[in-house]
Amino acid sequence: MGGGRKEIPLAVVQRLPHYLCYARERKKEGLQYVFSQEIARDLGLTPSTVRQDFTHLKILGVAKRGYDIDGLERVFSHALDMDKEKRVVIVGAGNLGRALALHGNLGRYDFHVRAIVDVNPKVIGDNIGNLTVQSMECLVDIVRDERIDIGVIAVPAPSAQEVADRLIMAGVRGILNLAFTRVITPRRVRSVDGRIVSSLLLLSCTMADQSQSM
Amino acid sequence: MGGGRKEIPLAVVQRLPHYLCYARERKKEGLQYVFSQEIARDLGLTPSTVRQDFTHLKILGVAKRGYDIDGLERVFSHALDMDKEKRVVIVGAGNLGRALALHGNLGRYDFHVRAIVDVNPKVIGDNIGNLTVQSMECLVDIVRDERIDIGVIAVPAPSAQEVADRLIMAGVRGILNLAFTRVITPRRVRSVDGRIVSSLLLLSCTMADQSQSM
DNA sequence: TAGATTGTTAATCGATTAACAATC
DNA sequence: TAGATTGTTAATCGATTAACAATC
Repeated sequence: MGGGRKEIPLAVVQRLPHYLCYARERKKEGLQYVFSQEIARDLGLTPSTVRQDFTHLKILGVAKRGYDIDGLERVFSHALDMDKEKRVVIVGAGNLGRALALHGNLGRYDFHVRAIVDVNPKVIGDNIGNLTVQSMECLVDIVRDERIDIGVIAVPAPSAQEVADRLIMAGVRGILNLAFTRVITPRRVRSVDGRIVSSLLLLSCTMADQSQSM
Repeated sequence: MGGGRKEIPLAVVQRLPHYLCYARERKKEGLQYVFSQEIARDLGLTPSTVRQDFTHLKILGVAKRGYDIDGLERVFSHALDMDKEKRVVIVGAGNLGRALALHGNLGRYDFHVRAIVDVNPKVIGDNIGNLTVQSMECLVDIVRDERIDIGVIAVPAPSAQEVADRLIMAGVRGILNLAFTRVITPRRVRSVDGRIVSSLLLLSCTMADQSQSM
């Protein structure tokens, strides 16, 4: 008696953000239907994979017409739990925290940044968009009062674990760690690393592979 | 007659940055040896996977003593091509670009940020660390003269593809796209997305899974 | 020595791809 | 209708885990 959506394979879930983003792009172009073949080409998959994925998501298309883009967007959003609004606090009002608060486009994906905090007295009180930087001391109250779900770590690496511990204590359910280090969380608090350095390393390493095969 | 390192499975390569980071952490603690079991516990893997990965990397340990941490660091660095210095240009001198240039710790992984450019005349001439923001017009010259390998896109989503095109024209071999959208590159130019929104979506989605199973 | 850990082979698992009948 | 595309089943592929002899 599973929860229904639970059975979607991990590999499919990981492709969901790309599918969603793609559906929105094509929709903006005014398109109404897409073929699995087009999706595959544009996202670097095979048509088989796309159709197989859609089967898991119970998405139905029409032969020779393809898949309804509005429908796709709806299913992807739902599968990604975007129906529920997610409340976010950003820890760290440096460049990274500001970038995310101002240009992160988080609203487009139903993430609501409710507060931004920092330890540095010099930046407390700064206005960032329509938020005011608050003291780190307020974190517990903020998480409780604003019913925060997710904490984003946007502080230098050495403080990352301490921030994570405080977020966990404060009661968040998930952590996005943008610091360039690993943080340890208890099992009940999910944590995802957005480590830019990892991406760069993988990039440079596959670039090397490429030059080898030429 | 393969290039030697080429045969490492993708799954292993993707774990390399984590292994490397972990080795450095333990080294800083003054540790000299680790067991596959410890690594597995701390990185969320099984000891089997760790030992299997090490076999691919031709890493040898000693029964009952474990793996030499200095040796590990050396192998991981080498496998990630960190021997070669990688030259980077950052496009976009907004908060995100600044954050990366100032606090990205890229030097620790042999990435050298040689230049940062922007279209906005207001920020051209700004000093960021020991770099001065240059005009976007200079991109081609910079890539050629500084022998840039990698371009980092740190501009708002709507300009991302245009920036990618200019980087490709200028001759970079790899692109790290930090904009919140997808960019299209020809096959010869590798591209990796650092999309924070994707991470957030996956995080919130697995959080939901968690609450279901409680 | 006894017990623990490695390195590697074999078994399992899951994800991708191929193939094809059903459908438009 | 003929040709193209879907939905799904079966085959392939690759990655993870289990198991165990060799080693310390």
